[in-house]
Parts: sequence; C-alpha cells; structure tokens
Amino acid sequence: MTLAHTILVVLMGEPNSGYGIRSRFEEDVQFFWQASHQQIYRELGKMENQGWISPTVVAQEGKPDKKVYAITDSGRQELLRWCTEPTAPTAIREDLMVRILAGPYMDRGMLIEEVQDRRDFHQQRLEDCREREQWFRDHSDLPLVEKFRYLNLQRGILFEKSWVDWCDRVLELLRSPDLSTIFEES
Amino acid sequence: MTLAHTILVVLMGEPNSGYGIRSRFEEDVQFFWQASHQQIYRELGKMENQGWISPTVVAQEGKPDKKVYAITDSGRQELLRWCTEPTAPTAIREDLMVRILAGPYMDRGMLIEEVQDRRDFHQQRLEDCREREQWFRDHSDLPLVEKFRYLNLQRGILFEKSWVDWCDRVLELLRSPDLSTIFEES
DNA sequence: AGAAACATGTAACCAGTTACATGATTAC
DNA sequence: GTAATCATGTAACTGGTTACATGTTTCT
Repeated sequence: MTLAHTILVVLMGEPNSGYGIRSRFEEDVQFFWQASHQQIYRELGKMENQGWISPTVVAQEGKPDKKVYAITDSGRQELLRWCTEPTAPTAIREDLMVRILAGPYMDRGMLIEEVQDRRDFHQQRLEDCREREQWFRDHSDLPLVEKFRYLNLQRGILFEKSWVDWCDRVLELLRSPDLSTIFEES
Repeated sequence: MTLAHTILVVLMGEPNSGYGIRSRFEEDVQFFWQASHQQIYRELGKMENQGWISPTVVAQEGKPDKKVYAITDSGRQELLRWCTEPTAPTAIREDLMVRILAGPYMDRGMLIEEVQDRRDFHQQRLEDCREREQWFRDHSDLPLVEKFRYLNLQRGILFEKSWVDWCDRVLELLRSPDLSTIFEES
C-alpha cells in the first residue's frame, strides 16, 4: 500500500487536493513513484474511509471547486508505523532486458536501434536531473525537506547514469562482429 | 504481456515444463523479470489457448508427470512481432525512496539502519553477480545465447553498483549533523 | 523424521492501466 | 479556434500477490 503512504508523505508538507497531489507526483516523486489521477482519486477515497485524511471542499473563483485533504492524527500515526517496517527492494521488470535475451534470435540492426533509442531517452532524463541538481546546488542552506528531496534526485541521477553506461557498452558490443569484444575491460 | 514473451524466449532455447521455466526465471532471468509458479502456470494456460505453445505430457520415473511445452510457429511469429514494437522504460516504484521523502518527519537512526540494511543487501547481490561474471570470463568463446545473457548480467552489475554507491553517499550524509555535507563532491 | 526438490494447479484479492465522461478558464 | 491547465470522477480490464491444495522421491 505504498501509494497511500506516498500520499501521506505529500500531505505531511501541507493539505492538498487530488489534482495538487498528482502534480507533486510529477515533480519530485516521479523518479521512484508515479500514479495516474484515477489511481490517486481512488486511493484518496479509501484513505478517507480509513480516517487517515479528512477533506474540505474549497470553492474557487474562475476554477472548479476542489476537495482539499489534510492528514489526520490517525494518518500521521499510520505513516509512523509504516516507517518502522523494513522495506523490500522492488522487483525489476524490464521489457528491454527481455528483448536482449531474445537477441540471439532477432535482427541485430533492429536491436541496435532499440538500444540507441533507450540510450537517448535516459541521456535526456540524466540531463534533466543534472539541471535540477544545479538548482539545489545554487540554493545552499535549504530546509531539511529539500535536502531529502535532493537525495532522491541523486538516486535518479545514478539510476539514469547506469542506464546510459550500460547502453553504451551494449551498443559497442552489438556493433562488433559476433559480439567479439564482449570481454574487453570497461 | 511481457511475461508471455519472456516465456516464449525461454522456450526458443528448448521445450520446457512450467516448473522448468520457473527455474530458468530464477537463474538468469531474475535480474529483470520474475514470476511465481502460479503466474507462470496461468500464463501457460493462456498461451496454449492462443496457440503460441503446445504441450506434451511426459511420464517420468520417480517423479510426477510433467507437461512439456514447445513453442509453435505461431508463437515464434508472435515473438518476432513483439520484437518490432518499441519498448518503454519501466516505471520505478521504490518503497525506500518514499521512506527517504518521509525522512524529515522520522527518526534519523531508524532511517540510517534501513539504508544500511539495503546497502548490505545490494552489496551481497553485487558480489553474487561478480561471481557469475567470473564464470562468463572463464569461458571465453561462448555461444551467442550466452553472450546475450552476459549483457543482462552486466545490467544487473551496474544496477546493484548504483544502489550501493547511492546508499554509501546517503549514509555519509545522514550521519553528518543536519545533513551538512550534502553538497560535497562525490 | 523432516526438509528440499520435483511437479501442477485453483481462488480471491489488490494494484495499476486504459477508456470513458464532464466542464470552466486562460493563454497563444 | 485550439491547446493547456485546473478539477473530479466511474467502469472494465489486466497483471501480480497471497493463500490454499496435493503428492512423490531423495537426501540428511
């Protein structure tokens, strides 16, 4: 039930609407958790039933009404409880790796193109991360909350970097006849 | 439907039973795809209905009968078709990262312990990977199928390494007062 | 005597995805 | 006018997890 707890963490900062929470997910949560608005609204309903959050309908000018949720004491308690539980590493399920396993039976050129596309994708994300990193570095003496966000960004950077590195290595191999350079040192 | 296609790739090598496929998943597929036996048996049923695989019941001495599945022409065609589709990066959903975001509101010592445990876990996996890497290096001139497996192992190594690196960095920060060393160079 | 490996399945549940559905305001 | 942003929801489907269920052989 980590989606619920991710939402609780967001609401620890300040009360927010489903739409607002969604936006926060797109900002800094994006690297390690994502959820569609449908999922968030459904989860918010469940969490309200549990008593972890309580809604207030806020009328707005020029905008539709919004339902702003605030974390309750019960919600805070639940988050605390969840934080004492050990986390388990998430199982990886990666299509591209299955594609690699299928490599011996497939067209080499097609595979190279696929890996190249992925390399570009992760390179782009890496650059985006680095830009955000610069923002953090420009604002020293940030509040604690921001420092922890920075740690997440660091995870994102290392993650994207490891993808780019792997793609580069694989591309070199795939382009060599019979993958002959496979055991050369990196 | 990548589970089905992962199974198809396994069956490209040789016909296999549900149990055998499960074992293959535990060996080299484990780094990027995993499935319980329940899931595999269910999927095999669906795939048989689709005509991608065909079963033969094999009686064995001292062991229960097994249902050995072989890939059909239709299955081979489907795998080929799937391989022309572009892959999309898998969304990351990582509990530990949510825990980090909750960091500002939680006990520091608890968080350090959690990260330390994860560091140990990934370090262990990294060492396992490196052992298997050595096996590949000791057997040069491997068949193509093995060379592609090696590429997957490389992904696993870079993946685990990036986890260990990140944990190390985070631990150093968490142990410094107010995360003061946060912007020091890595 | 008990655990591990071999072997296959059903049923219920939970979480994530996709499609459908509506409607105002603001910026280009 | 058209897209983007703000704002909230329902319904059906798919895929993954957990629990239940059975039975043999081999190794310690």
